[in-house]
Amino acid sequence: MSERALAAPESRYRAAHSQGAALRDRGEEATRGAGRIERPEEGERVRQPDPFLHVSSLSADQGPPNRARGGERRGRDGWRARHVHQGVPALGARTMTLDDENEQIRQRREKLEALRRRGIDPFGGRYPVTHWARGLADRLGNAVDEELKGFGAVSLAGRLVALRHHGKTCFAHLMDQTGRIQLYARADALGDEYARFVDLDTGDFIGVTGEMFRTRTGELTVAVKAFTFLAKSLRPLPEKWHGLKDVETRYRQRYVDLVVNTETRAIFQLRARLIGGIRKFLDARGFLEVETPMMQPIPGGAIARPFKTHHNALDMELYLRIAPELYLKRLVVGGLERVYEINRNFRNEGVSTQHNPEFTTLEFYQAYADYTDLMELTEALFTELAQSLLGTHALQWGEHAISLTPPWRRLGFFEGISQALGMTVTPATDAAAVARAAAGKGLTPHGGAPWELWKDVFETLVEPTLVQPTFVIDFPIELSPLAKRKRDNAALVDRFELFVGRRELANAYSELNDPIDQLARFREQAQLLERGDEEAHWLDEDYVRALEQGMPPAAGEGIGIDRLLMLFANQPSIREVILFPLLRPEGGRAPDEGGTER
RNA sequence: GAGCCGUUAGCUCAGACGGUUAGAGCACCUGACUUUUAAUCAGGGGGUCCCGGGUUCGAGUCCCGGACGGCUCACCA
Repeated sequence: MSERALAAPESRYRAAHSQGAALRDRGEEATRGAGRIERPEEGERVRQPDPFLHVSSLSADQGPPNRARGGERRGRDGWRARHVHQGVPALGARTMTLDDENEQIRQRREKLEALRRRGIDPFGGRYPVTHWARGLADRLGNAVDEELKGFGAVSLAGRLVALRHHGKTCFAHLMDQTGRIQLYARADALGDEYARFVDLDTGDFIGVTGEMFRTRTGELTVAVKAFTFLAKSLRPLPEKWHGLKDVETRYRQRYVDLVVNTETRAIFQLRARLIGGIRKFLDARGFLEVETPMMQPIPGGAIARPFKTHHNALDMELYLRIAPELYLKRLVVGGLERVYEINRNFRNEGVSTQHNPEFTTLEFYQAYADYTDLMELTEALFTELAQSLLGTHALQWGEHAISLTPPWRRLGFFEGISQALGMTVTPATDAAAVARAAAGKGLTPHGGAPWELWKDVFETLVEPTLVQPTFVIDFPIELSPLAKRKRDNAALVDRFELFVGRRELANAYSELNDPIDQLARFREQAQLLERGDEEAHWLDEDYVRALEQGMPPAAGEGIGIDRLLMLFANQPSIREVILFPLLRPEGGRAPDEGGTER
């Protein structure tokens, strides 16, 4: 992640905080305390961003591929088909072997048993928290000693992430969702309990109460007066200095990654703020957020291969949606003139640094608008998000400096091709001539229809040049079965794709609302389907019926949220911005797993 | 799906040409240390070298097969 994104000015986090993109899971007491200056005696909780967001512990690049998959070994026989439903073995009902013995785990188990023998519950319960780490740092970061003395007792809960024994004292760092704070325990202050404190391991959850002071070296610290066991950690945390680097372990055990890698937390905090910012932007413009089916009998709205599933009680085939488009437009027919949905799509295709089988998109529709309106809306959305989240319109994307300041370049699809080939190309240009020119540029056109060649040329010769934000506009109709034809050129449609950093981030068009034209285009696609083109659109009769009911002119757009976040967080891999990216199971395929569905 | 690279202690990493008992730092354990902070000092324990075959007197190292991951390509957003 870039310095910009992580070590951003304070204002960025304050802005996000004021939008309420903070902690929501600590109950209403936490919510009640928002926005007020906390007084310890009021027992309020503070909601503040992680102060360590400013201190990136990972280098900006992920470095060369790492070896050391490092995670615990899992026995291959750890797989079980746990349930059998109607004779079909459940897939992926995996049981990890949790018996891997290593010295540190054994020691921790022994400590746990020792606690139980003393009548102490190692896995505690409710703990009333009065403060969070970041709140104390903000409130008392510059406080003088007298102020600290008068501040009173504080109670915090969290995970111990560092322990430094020092004679009859012990320093520790406690991490909660907002950041970390130092603890100082003394034998003379804790009495018998000091022996329990010394026995704590990094990774354990405890609750502490005590008073604030500042150490000789100036660090704000809680002098522990009492502490409570909240959860014993049986597994050691990764190394404190190098942390957890192994990419595979970071994805598989994201819980560990989140504990030890500040940057990972920052990415997902940014993700939440990004999505929150989008909602705020659209809500302010009268858009209504909706949710449409993820399981669809006819997967439509995009060109992609779907996942197939089955509903038992209804005994029907269903598909995970590849796009919400056709349902959202049904809502436009129903009079919801401005709608949007932020949700998952599923495509049964390759996995790469750019593609995860499930990915999140924003899709929105605006009646009485066309694609030119959406270009302006998109510019406004991106710049507003960048400004509020990152505090700038200037993004660092790998080696490239990208400026989001509008207006963005608009490049006609055929204009791009013409420039790339050094000849004027239009939909009417002789295909053989285009093929020759393409071959002259090192392209080997693999035959087919003219539009396939145009697409090839564009993707190979034009897209790689689109680093700065560029709207590619006016696509050939063959590539856009759901878009409205241009009034002055029936071979083209009112459509744009937004490219930033060579990647397509958005796709939008003026929606086809002529049911007769739509039906004709569906039928063309249906013929492709029959010829074995798995990616052709299916004929959705109800959708045509909806158009027959009358859909106002509208423009719609889809924006890839994961890719947008990659851009904002300067992350080269989509897996870095998805909490749990799809990976093959550890240890390979289950022996009793049936054939895969396609 | 193809190519290249990788997998060694809990974590991060070394391991020349195939040759004693596979190493380091952190983590862990024992001891010392009552304001440390990558605490320090002294001592110690910890390994299915990803899995399975093969070659060899001898394999972490070479060969073959497999698993998983990373990158690139293909498909795609």
